[in-house]
Amino acid sequence: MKASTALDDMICFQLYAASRGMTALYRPLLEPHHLTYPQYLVLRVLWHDGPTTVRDLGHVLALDSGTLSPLLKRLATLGFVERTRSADDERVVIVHTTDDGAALETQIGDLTQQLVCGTGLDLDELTQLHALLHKARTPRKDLA
Amino acid sequence: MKASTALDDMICFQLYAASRGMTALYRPLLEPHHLTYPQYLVLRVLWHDGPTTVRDLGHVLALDSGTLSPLLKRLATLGFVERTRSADDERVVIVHTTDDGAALETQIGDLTQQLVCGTGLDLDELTQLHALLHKARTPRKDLA
DNA sequence: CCCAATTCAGTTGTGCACAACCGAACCGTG
DNA sequence: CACGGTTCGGTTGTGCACAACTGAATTGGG
Repeated sequence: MKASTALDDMICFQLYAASRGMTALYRPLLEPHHLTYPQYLVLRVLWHDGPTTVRDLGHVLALDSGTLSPLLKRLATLGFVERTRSADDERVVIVHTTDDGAALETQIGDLTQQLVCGTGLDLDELTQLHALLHKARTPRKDLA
Repeated sequence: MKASTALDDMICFQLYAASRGMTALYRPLLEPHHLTYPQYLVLRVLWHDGPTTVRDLGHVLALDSGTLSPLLKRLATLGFVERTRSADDERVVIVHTTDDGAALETQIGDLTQQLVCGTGLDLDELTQLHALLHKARTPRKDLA
């Protein structure tokens, strides 16, 4: 549709468009549960790791408190998570799922099948893509 | 840092994080020109294709008018683009760069070198990544 | 013990994304 | 010409992202 002008920009644009496209694939699957894609990511961390501090959520998801604080407030309003102050350190807020939030894990089930199909890639290609993205993302830590 | 729970989500999260990481690499390079990354993408299209309708910008960038309208207004406020109604069809708005906007193309120069280094990938890997992203993104058209 | 530096979550302000909707301009057919 | 349907750009409302900042809690050095 559009001729390439420079490789770097094509890569970055593809990454940018692919990311939005992927969340667009999730949207209709998450909407019935009133979840957005970033909210779903937070829940995945909580399902996998159990109660987690806001700080650790930020590290795992590479998001800062300016993004997470209102997002967690919305998840709390939905009744999927609760926030409690740590007894050890009053600055720390520990986020944990409610019963409803935990129940979502089984209700949502495996979006895997539907989404892998949505990408049009086979498993080998997905594995390759994963490796490249991981490698591309790793060196960022040195800059942060 | 965090064990994988399912391939699909890791792919989607990697894509999501890599996209944000990439725009973070652009940010300090574009900030001196008061540009954001999406604004830079719009300018690239205009530099490459010349005067373009809002509709065509939306098709090329996969963005709708709800995103482009205010973005173009900000680019116009910065003095980099102007909008004119088409004489043939009064509904159509044609976007074109001003002299300042056109001059930016040479001022910004090649971000290529700096950014390819920022990714930590070599050229082969970038080419491979580009191909996978393109393939993953193509089938979306059927769904839209 | 005291205080300067640091850590932590939260708030504010700006700018995307995107759904839903709007009104003007065009188009086709009768 | 009239009019139903479509196309186009724009607006509104919600929810991320992120920089910059705030203030409370903690920590370490003197």
